[in-house]
Formats: sequence, structure tokens, C-alpha cells
Amino acid sequence: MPRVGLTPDQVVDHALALIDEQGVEALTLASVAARAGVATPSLYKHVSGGLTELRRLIAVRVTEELADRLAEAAVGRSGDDAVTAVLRAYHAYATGRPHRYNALPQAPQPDDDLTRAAARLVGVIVAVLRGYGLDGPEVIHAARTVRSLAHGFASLSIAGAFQLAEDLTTTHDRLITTLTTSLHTWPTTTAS
Amino acid sequence: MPRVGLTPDQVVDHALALIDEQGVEALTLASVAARAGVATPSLYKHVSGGLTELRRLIAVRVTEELADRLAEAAVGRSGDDAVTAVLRAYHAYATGRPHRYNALPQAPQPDDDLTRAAARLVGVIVAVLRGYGLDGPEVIHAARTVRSLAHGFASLSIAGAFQLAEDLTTTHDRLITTLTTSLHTWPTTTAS
DNA sequence: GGCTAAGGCTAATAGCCGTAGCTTTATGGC
DNA sequence: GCCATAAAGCTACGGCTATTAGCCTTAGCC
Repeated sequence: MPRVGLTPDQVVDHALALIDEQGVEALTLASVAARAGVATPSLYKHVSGGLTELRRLIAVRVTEELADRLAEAAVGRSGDDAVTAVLRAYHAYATGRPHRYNALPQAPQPDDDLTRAAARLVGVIVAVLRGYGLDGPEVIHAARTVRSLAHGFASLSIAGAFQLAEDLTTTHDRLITTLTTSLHTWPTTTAS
Repeated sequence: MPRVGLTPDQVVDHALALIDEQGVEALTLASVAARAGVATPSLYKHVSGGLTELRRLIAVRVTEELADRLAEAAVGRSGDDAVTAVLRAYHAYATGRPHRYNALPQAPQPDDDLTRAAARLVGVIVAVLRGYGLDGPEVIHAARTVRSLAHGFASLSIAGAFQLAEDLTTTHDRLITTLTTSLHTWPTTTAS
């Protein structure tokens, strides 16, 4: 039949569109194939590892997107301003495309590609943290704290875990203040 | 054939054992039924909503367990001591039974049972935070910050997102200090 | 002792993933 | 311009899953 001319990237595109519309549990090779206008087994020509590899590719793509957003938010800013912008960008991405963000933990074991993408994301955070005079092991501990706060808040927000009436935006502001304040007095790099 | 005498609680027990051993993606009605010594459709007599309801029941159970651990950790302590103990207990539970903790987000929409269980968990945190003189809306914002940090760190730890060589225990210590420090200067309950 | 309801079963449907093997389309070398 | 080859599509199939329908047997109660 007529060649569609798929590429692995296009398969991921279709998968992400499907996830955005119907959630991560709707991701199935059959529905991706239908959307791509192709029979299910044909996908294996482009994503040889099947569903597992597709999920891996999705995680890589989403991590790269997120890293891009954080990098954009950080450019031209420093200190508290940069941290605030990065955290807001993180939350905006996660809540703007919640299903996509939820696809992140569906990846199998972290592999080289995913590690590379995550490293870029961490790199943005580390760069911002250097504005506080942090380096050595302490910048890593601080970056992990930043990621924990950002991911925890995003993940719980998406899951609907914050059910009380209090304004979520205020919570986010408090959370950002918590972080920036703590970064100013972060243990300077001495002992391990 | 001979009655096994299953109850919904026992079905959840078997499901959790299976998750602990083989991970959350191995949770299938077929394998739970096999472990319970029963044919797959028989499970519907106890868990009428099928797999979806089983996942819901699992989330409720795990949330209750976690709330129990946090409550135990908090008893007899107050202030920084209590916050530290609660955060350590949270992380110990999550990393001690990682697959079980990962089963948490598999729940469908939060329903009454899950909301009740989560409310107890939040109640423990709120009680601890009152030791800092917080109340009104601010105690909620603070509790959300605590949950975000605890969940984010636990979730990323389990996922293997912290790949660098720096000691995770040190990161956790920094994170706890960040939190306690920030709680001491938390905005007192005035405006919204 | 018999009725009822609960808890088990088998059978069947529908959907999914993944493999095998065939066919067609492009493409590149001659 | 033609032909060989590899890539990209297809159909057919096997095996797993959830879920529903309908039957049978057990346990318990009046």
C-alpha cells in the first residue's frame, strides 16, 4: 500500500498527541497505529522495542521539552529571580500538559538517552544555583532538593491531591520562598 | 469447589504481596487470582469493579499504612524533632516498599475512601505543624509544602532519578533542614 | 429439611502485544 | 532504463488480558 513515510520521531508525536487527549493509560500501539494510518505491526519497523521502547522514547522527549522550558525561563535571570522563574516554568509545563507529565514515570530503567536528557535538565538547575555561590557536592544536594520540590508539587497537583479550598498559587509562592530562603543560607562547600 | 473464603481485604493483601515482589506493572487480576487460589472471574465477587476498583483499594490501603507510619513517628515529639521524624518515616516507607509506594498514583479519581485516608495523613502533618504556631490557611500551605518535598524526594529516589555519586542521606538531611528552617519563619496567619 | 444467597466455576467475547512471513515500494548501481 | 536489494508496509496468528453471562455448589438460617 502507499508508504506513509513514518519516522520514530513521528511515532512519538502521534503517541504524545494521543496521551495529551486521552491520558497515559490510553497509550496503546493499536491506537498510535490507527492515528498514524498504519497497521499495528508496522510500528515495529520504526520502534523495534514495541511499547516498552515507545514509552522510553516518550520519556526522553518529555524530559527534553521540560529541560527546554526551564532553560528558557532561566535565561537572562539570576538568583531568586531565576529560581522563581524556573519553578514557575516547571509547574506551568506539568499542569499545562498533565498527561504528558504523567507519562514520565512510565519509562523503563533509565538508559543513556534518558540520562542525557535528565542531565541537561539538572544542568539548568545547577547553573541557576551557582548564582548562590554553591558548588561541589552541595550544589548537587541543592539541585536534588529543587527537583524534589518541583516534582512533588507538580505531581501532587496533577493527581488532585490538594483538595482543600486554599489557593494553590499561594502554596506555590510559599514553596518558592521556602526554597530561595534556604538557598541563601545553604551550607557552603566544606565537608562532604 | 471448596470455598476459599476470600474477603476484599484478603484480595488486596494478595495484590500487595504481588506488587512488592514483582512491581506494579505485574498487577493483573489473573495473577492475583492465581495467588489466591481462585479462577480470575471469581475475584469479581469480592471486587466488583474489577481491576480499577482493586487499584483504588490498594491506594487506600497504602495511604492508610503511610499515615500510620507518620503518626507513629510523630508521637511524643514536637517541632523540628517531629518534622524530622515524619520525613524520615515517609522516606523509609517509600524506599522500603518502593513498588507499593509506586502503586499510589495508579488509583483512579480520588473518591471518598481515598480522600478520607489522605485526610488522616494530612492531619498528622498539620498536627506537627501546629507546633510552629501555624494555623488557618497557612498551615495548609505549609502542609502542602511538606507533602511536596516528601513525595518528590521519595518518588525521584525510587525512580532512580538521582544518579550522581553524592550521598542521598546527606541530601535528605539538607532537605529536612530546608524545611524546618523555613517553618520557623513561616508567614504567620494574617492575610489570605 | 429445605430455601436462599453468596462464592465458586466454565465458557465466551473482545482487545491488546508481539512474531512470522509475505508483498510492495523506493532506491541505487550498473 | 533496468534490476537487485532493503526498507516499509501488510495479513495471519498465538497468547495473554479483562470482563460478562450463566451455571452449580456450598453454607447458613428459618
